[in-house]
Amino acid sequence: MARRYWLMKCEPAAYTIDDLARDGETSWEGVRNYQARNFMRDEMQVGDGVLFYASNADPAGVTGLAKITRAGYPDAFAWRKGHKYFDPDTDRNNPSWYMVDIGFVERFNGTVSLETLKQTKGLEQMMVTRKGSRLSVQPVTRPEYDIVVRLGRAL
DNA sequence: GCCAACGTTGGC
DNA sequence: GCCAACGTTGGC
Repeated sequence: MARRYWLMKCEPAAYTIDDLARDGETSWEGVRNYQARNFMRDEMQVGDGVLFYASNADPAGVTGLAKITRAGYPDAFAWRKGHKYFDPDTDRNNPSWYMVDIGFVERFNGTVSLETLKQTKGLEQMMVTRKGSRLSVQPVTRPEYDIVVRLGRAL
């Protein structure tokens, strides 16, 4: 399958591109939305490109690049009682939730802000630029990915 | 911290 | 299966 591209959101209070640069690789557990789950479980492949997006940040926007280093596998945190990602309803034999691993690729010299994304020609269709788009894992097209990379490297 | 937009839940 | 109530997300 051809390489695909994604945008993944995270609040800086939880994890940043600097954390990923330090760690090299991290697991992406805790996604509790079915649409996002489906992307991780069914569509993400090792090598896919990721725009790392800081939400609830000042400014919010893309702070760097990552890549998928492990395709979808069951999110075991859902079975860890007392953990914030614990989900009493998920069955061990039929996991509700999936996660992936991502690896560090590149840290931008700043943030490609949501404002910039909204104003950039060619990104009008990007989910994240649409009002009320809360999905934390979103597909991105190759041209959109390339445009954002160019913007990020120009910072 | 506010609040609009959205997804999920649950009563009927 | 509808839809109101509720909880969460996320920009500002």
